[in-house]
Amino acid sequence: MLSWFRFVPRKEGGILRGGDPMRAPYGLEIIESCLSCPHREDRLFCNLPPSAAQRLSEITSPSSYPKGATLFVEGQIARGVFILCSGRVKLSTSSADGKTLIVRIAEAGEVLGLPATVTEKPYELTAEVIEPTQANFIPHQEFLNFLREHGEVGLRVAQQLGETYHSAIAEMRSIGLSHSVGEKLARFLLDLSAGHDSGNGEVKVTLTLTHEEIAQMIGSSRETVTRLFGEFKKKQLLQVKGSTLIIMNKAGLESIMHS
Amino acid sequence: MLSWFRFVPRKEGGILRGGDPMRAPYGLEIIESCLSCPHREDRLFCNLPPSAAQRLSEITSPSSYPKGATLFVEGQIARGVFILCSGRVKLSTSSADGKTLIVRIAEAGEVLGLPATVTEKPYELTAEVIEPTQANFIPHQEFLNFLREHGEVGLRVAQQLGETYHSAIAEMRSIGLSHSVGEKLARFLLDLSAGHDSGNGEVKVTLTLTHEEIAQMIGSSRETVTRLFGEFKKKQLLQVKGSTLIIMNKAGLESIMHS
DNA sequence: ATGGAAGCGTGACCGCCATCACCGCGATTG
DNA sequence: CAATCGCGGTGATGGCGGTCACGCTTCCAT
Repeated sequence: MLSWFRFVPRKEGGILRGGDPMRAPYGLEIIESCLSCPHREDRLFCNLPPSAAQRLSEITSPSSYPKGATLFVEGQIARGVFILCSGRVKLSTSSADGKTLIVRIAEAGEVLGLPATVTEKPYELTAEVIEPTQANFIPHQEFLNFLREHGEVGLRVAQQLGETYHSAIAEMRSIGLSHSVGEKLARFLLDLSAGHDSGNGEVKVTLTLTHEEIAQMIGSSRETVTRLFGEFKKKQLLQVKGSTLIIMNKAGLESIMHS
Repeated sequence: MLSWFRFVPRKEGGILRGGDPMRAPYGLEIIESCLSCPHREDRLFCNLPPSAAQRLSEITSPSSYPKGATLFVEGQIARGVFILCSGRVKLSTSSADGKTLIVRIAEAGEVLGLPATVTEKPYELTAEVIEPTQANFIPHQEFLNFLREHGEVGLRVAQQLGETYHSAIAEMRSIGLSHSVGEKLARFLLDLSAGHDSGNGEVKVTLTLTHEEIAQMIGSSRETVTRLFGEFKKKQLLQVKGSTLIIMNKAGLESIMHS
């Protein structure tokens, strides 16, 4: 284990809208370089012409962030983009009374802060590290200049944004169009297991989120999530061992999902 | 009044997911040109270098659409982008059981179908004309080629997408973080009146949506919207004369909005 | 060891609002 | 003109789920 720089975690239940500059992780910008970054060939900047790749490497600075660190805060003026090399980051927004909505969990290879940076507006979400993370940072102004100099990258950025939009709409559909919380939870679990499908009836996934966080993802309350998990277990739809979730009856969950 | 081409309206309550090609408005592509398009200087393509502007004019084709026409349908393979010159278009998504969620109402100057076109994926929303509309259409392939040839436009497209994303997040916040429908309705009305603020206490707006459509925008039911309007009237917060809405007590609505 | 915090499990309550059902009104259409 | 349809208004009902309250584990940190 590395001896991480000790970082003050985000205040629990606190309201962080309006861009509290004290929370900005300036002090963390460079702790340790991630030279062995495994996602050098991320979706956004792979196969660039040499000149562009050269310029890009000049303006990116690698950093590492411990669990609990915040990359940026909702409402804060966009400082730049973060390209995730490893780890996972929670992207959320919260209301004045402390309620939180988790929009999505970003994983390695994704680019964070892109919409706010290209539009030169405040970040619309808060990014909090939930697993030790390494990321490449590109400051706002340098990034825009880079895009202006290398027009051919603009299309890729647009495509990335289009996909982000796509998933946002999917999230909206799930929250806005379902009749019950059970439906949303079933959809969440199936989304989670998509891809991990091992072919036979059972699907195994590791569930790294707390009930509270799941509630915030589907727009519900912690207690209801707990109760629904119990209900699903009783119906033999799934099984939980520690942090491992086993979906035993995928079809059953799907039928719940379709009201 | 022009004698519009008669168009079969979208079937009420019907399920249109998966891209029913029968509904695609192919037959409407060119009805009448909008040479006097007042929004030639739209946000996305204004002040282009002459060569780009020239190329752009070669690949755009103006069309007119009557009320009820659909520009594109959710799930349909992206055919291209539509630049709205005049009129208003309802952007919605709907679930398998007929429930509909209106994501936003697009107005003149906006570009529709951009995310799906740049990512070469299906449209994520359905676009239905609610006011006679003139739009410039650019086919998918031509648009992508144009972006490749003229890299400097890519950044603008990215910015446009960033803003679209921004408003999608705002919509999600409203739907996912509020406690009551009253809260959402108050927010909707205040958003509507933003900008139309005449300085003194009262704000006047024309409300062109039915209660049903408002319900679909805030994720609620028609009856509750009706009841809430009644409640707001009784509390002297607003007043409705025909299709004109007068907000009499903006502060009151704001206090409802904040729970 | 031991206090405390974080996370899960449950019971009781009750208010919001979706849903169904029906009615009246105005506009459109044959 | 009658018939139809879209839209708004209203009552009754019932269940979902948010909220409060409390107890129980597990896991650190002192």
